[in-house]
Amino acid sequence: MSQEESCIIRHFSHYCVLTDEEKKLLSSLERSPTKCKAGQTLWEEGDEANEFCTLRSGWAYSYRHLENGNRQILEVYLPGDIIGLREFAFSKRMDNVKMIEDGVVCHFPHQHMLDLFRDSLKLTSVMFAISSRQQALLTERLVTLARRSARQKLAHFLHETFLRLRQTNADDTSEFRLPLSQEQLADILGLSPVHISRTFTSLGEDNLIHRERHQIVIPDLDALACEGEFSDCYLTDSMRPLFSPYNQDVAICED
Amino acid sequence: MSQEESCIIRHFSHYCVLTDEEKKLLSSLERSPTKCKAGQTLWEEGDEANEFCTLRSGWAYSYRHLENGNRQILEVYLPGDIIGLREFAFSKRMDNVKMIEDGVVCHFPHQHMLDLFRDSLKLTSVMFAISSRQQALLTERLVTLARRSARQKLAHFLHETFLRLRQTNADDTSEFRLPLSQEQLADILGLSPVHISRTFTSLGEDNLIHRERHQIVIPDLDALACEGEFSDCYLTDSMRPLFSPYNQDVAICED
DNA sequence: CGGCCACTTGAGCTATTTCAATGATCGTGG
DNA sequence: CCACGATCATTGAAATAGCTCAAGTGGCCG
Repeated sequence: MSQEESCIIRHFSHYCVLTDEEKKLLSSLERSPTKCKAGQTLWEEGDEANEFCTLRSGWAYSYRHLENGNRQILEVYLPGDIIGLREFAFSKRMDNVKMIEDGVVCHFPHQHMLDLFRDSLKLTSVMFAISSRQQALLTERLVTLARRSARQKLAHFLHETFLRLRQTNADDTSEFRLPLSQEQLADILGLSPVHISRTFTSLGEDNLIHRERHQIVIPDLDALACEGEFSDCYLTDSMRPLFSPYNQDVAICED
Repeated sequence: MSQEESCIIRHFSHYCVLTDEEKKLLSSLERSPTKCKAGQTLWEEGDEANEFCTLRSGWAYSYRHLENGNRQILEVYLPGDIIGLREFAFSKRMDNVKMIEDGVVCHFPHQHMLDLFRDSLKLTSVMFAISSRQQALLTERLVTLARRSARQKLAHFLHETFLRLRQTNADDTSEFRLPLSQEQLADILGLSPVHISRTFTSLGEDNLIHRERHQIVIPDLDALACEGEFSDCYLTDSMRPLFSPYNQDVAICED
């Protein structure tokens, strides 16, 4: 399997330099790629939880239904992400996962994770790091949901998504495609769809973002960061060598 | 070290039966207990992150400052909890942690976690499970913050806290001490302090909770669950054996 | 006893929601 | 290629949950 093809290896490479051995271990997580259609459900609340998915292409999201008919989107998954990490410790799925657009996912059973734990201290740590990072994303959004205005929420989310995309895609434009409907954005940010619309025009009037269908242009990234009180430390800045000198054999590069 | 004394062992025992060997490994995480005063800061945003803490007694919380002067509390830690798991993968602290009341914490360096990974597949998995559970708590609160009314937020939080306390304390009353000011509750639930007050009286009028200073009585747990749309699956229900048959040597009991 | 702090209560204000109607865009099938 | 229906986005007007400000109450500690 070429490195080009494997999102998961690219994802892990963000955290450390991988040996061929490790790449081989990892690529076993990406067997059996499956095509998924937009809107397709990967699993639902209450389903048996016994595997993870890696998202090779397309976007996906996890969400929860509330009794009043509302819906809350918990996480937006981009290519390279691992889906279902949260439920490693649980027997049942705690939320629903759906594809946003057509894409490809690879399933791997929880058992493989244990093999990983057994076979590679380094990959164990990276897995833990990835889980931590997902948690950091959640935490950041929690703060946003609790305490920020609609403008800030939207600005923050767009900024974050832009950076996440750039981290794996490495193209250097200020433009990206956002395949989310305003209803979906509303369900991410805890707002009503109509208010998303109003907020978009409001941000547009202040030249903070431009939007043409699902194409987003960010004229001034810093200005947007300021509006959304965005600080990227939870995305970038912060990864670090997990191993002390006496563990050189498994040292993680800093790059 | 007697088992009575070690919150962390009691905490881990929730997930599996531990051998003496494992208990010994774990108790190395609880060396050097330190007394902390109410209001004391354990660490601040930006500090070097190179250790975890286990909370042996007292409550603590992590929080974030916003630019507008607001504050958002992210997690409330109860005795037995591990503090700082999120930053395992990061070099800097991403939030502040403070004691709510007098208590005792034990520090252990990140390096010890790696030792744990190396020495025990079982404890590695349990650690992962604990991290997952913390994430589940965050997720649940995220939903609550995004989509529920003030009454639901408060009802949900009280219910959750009650259950968490009962899980480690195992006393079977419907009463508990809540050492949080209304300002702190406001910062947890993304509300204003005055509205916390109003919401308390509102819930009281409907006989959903009674409150005398910091003492909370829940007359009807089911009614409260209903009000807060609370489902305990993310707290209890759901832990499960992590290991397949061919890993019997490290099998986790179901109990 | 006095002062301080946390809580309560009231009144007006604001951001966001809801409801409803209109307009744009997309995919589909003729 | 066009017409149609369906979905998605916009706009306006009225309703509301929760906020802010401000004043009052009560308990607790020195």
